[in-house]
Amino acid sequence: MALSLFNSLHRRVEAFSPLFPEADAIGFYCCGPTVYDFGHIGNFRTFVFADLLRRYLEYRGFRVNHVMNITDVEDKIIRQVAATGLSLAEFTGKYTEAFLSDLQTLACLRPHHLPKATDYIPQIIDLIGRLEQRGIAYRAGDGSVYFSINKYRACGCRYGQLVTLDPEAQQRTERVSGDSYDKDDLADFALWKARVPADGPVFWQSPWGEGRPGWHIECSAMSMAILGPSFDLHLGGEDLAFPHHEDEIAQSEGAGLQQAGRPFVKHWVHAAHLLVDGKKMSKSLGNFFTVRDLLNKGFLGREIRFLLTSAHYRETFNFTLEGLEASRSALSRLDATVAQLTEKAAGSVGSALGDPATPLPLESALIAALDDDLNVSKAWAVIFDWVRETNAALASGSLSPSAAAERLGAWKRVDQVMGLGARPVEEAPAAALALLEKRNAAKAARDFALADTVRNELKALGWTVEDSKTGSKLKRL
RNA sequence: GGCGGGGUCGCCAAGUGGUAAGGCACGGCUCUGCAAAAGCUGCAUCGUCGGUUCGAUUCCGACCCUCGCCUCCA
Repeated sequence: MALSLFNSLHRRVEAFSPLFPEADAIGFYCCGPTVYDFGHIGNFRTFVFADLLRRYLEYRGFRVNHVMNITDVEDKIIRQVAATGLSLAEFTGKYTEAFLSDLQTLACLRPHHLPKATDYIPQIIDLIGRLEQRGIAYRAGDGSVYFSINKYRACGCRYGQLVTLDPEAQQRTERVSGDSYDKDDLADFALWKARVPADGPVFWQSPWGEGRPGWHIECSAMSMAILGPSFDLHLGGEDLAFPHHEDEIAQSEGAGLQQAGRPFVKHWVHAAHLLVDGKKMSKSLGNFFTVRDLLNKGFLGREIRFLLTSAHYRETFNFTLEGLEASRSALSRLDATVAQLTEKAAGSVGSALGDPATPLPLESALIAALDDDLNVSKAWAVIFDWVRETNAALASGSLSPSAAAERLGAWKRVDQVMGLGARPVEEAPAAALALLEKRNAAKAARDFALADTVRNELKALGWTVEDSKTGSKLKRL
């Protein structure tokens, strides 16, 4: 068995194998955010998915070189810079920090590289220069540089690897015609945008005059600069497949830096969109949530992560607050099992490796699920089967401390992939502890009316009581 | 108009040519002073209509509904 993934390039599930088996790490690139605002959870679905895939690859023994770009120069950013009077770096720095913080909230491992477009201007200029040398890029009257799809095709390259394109049949939307100024062909796209007054202080010198890079070229330049001209995996949201990724292929392969027969990217993987209440998230509908919006509602990052990873990455997923509540309930059940296991395992002696004669099916089942195009729904089913089975063993008292430790170890390895982590511990305040004492005393005196009253008081404080043979415990609601 | 996803229990969501995982919610039982937690247990014939097949939710066709993309939105 090996990991298989849907490859957008061939529109089918394929076994994953490294492009360069002898290399010490897999080249892994995921298109990152444009830092003009806080990211919403739709954006983060893609990043959490990328994180899950990275974690799983690592779990399966691959070393991963994870790159995520930060687009810190772009139309919306320039408009905001002009409006706020901040410098480009100040403005984008704020949202970059917010993004990284949100990523951490969602328990995403930090990518090994987080290149900013503005730090790669020389590489971008070199790449455009190379395309110009090869006759694929051309200067327009306004000083901008465009990519010629026709010239690219004339070189024997294929434009339209990720999507089926029928240019004749394409509806000419306003967006298209409105963008048709100095281009030779409507489909050509900008590599370098000549400076215009509205750009203000945001511009760089180049062989073509002052200006700034186009969007697509950033990713080509940064990914190849860090990972080389050919690498293994490139991820992104499904909306990026066209034109962004298609253009990335064109630029990168058009520059001809790859070894003969090597593609720019071996596996393209796209994550489907998130809907909110059945509709695409949009600012006009007001139906989007940022990570901090949800945090303010009292949810935890791990609950959001759980929900975001509950559906297969290639299916559109409908996000609702009710769904997030349900995730919270499911997670607390899992937490309770892990907590019990931890308690039980504390009694185990020494290495606590357990009995190897009783191999645990949890990990092998998880691998079978995730190897199958990252079937995360199936993975959760496996995990919850394990929860029920473990609870039953725990309830029957048949689990020895070492067996508990063994199970706990398996769970911890599984969680290296799922990334839920432990529930943050919250110490009960003195007031709640006092009430607990009061209730214990009432119970001992068989004054159940008082005991129940105190229990309600605790509930009002946000704590619930669970009685068991070994005593009463407080649990956060 | 072109292209591509979807329609599976109240909600979310896997899956398979031989009568359908898991989660949330809900009902019953056990445990409990009562609860909670946990366990046990109950709860769907897979959008509609045809076709292929011994047999289809799974394959084919038509239709209905829905979501997305079509040049700088993850």
